Amino acid sequence: MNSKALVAAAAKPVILALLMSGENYGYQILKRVKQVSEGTLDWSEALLYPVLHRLEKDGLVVSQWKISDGNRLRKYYRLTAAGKKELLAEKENWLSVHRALQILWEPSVIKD
Amino acid sequence: MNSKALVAAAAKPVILALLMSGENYGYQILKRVKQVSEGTLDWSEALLYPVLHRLEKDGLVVSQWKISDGNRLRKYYRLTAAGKKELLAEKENWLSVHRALQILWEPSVIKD
DNA sequence: TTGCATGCCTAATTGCGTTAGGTATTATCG
DNA sequence: CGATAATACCTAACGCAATTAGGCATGCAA
Repeated sequence: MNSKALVAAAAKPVILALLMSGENYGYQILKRVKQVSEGTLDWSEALLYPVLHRLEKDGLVVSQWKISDGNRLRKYYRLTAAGKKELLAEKENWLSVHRALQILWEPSVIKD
Repeated sequence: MNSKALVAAAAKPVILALLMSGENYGYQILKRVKQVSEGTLDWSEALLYPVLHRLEKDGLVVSQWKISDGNRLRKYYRLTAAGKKELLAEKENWLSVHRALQILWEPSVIKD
């Protein structure tokens, strides 16, 4: 999937929504997003990490280093209350645009 | 609606989809978009015109000056064959992301 | 021991939305 | 008649953020 703007628009809501089902870390988020989108969203790490840092700076997520699987060092992110609230707002924004697109996609739009 | 990235992602598919129902000019496009989105998408002219110019440069639309309503000078845009093709691609991209979001929005996602 | 997967990160470039203007004509209202 | 809003087009400068292109470290398989 090529559209740069769409990737940008999807990043925040996708990450927030994904973290809704529990804390997660960067590398795993990349794989989950690719899986859930059936390969459509195949983010680079250089896309994801700055977004995560920005979300944290904005107080929407918090991070915590943990050692899992014996000895793997990972930085886990989880949603804050503000993050959950923001997720709802993002969802509404997305759905508003989606509704508009659905109307325009209908072949028989009566003009005026 | 505030999200800059979402505005950017919506602009191209919205304009192409809108032109699918016939040629149109900038100022009217602004009003149609606002109307169809129920005020959610309230674009500035400074957003729209550069996008239209870009679409034309990319061969997705062509423009033509016309005098309508007696004496109003307007620049009408209409889709090219490439534009119609691009619209379908944009639509597929959007729907792919939408499907992924829908999955993530479901409250009970079984992790792995 | 060479490569691939896992796991994190950042700097420079570039594209583009926003802010903030500009110009010109026509319609409306006091 | 004069002012203001609506119609209709446009661009320059700023700033944010995705992409390109790297870097570093560990573990495992061929």
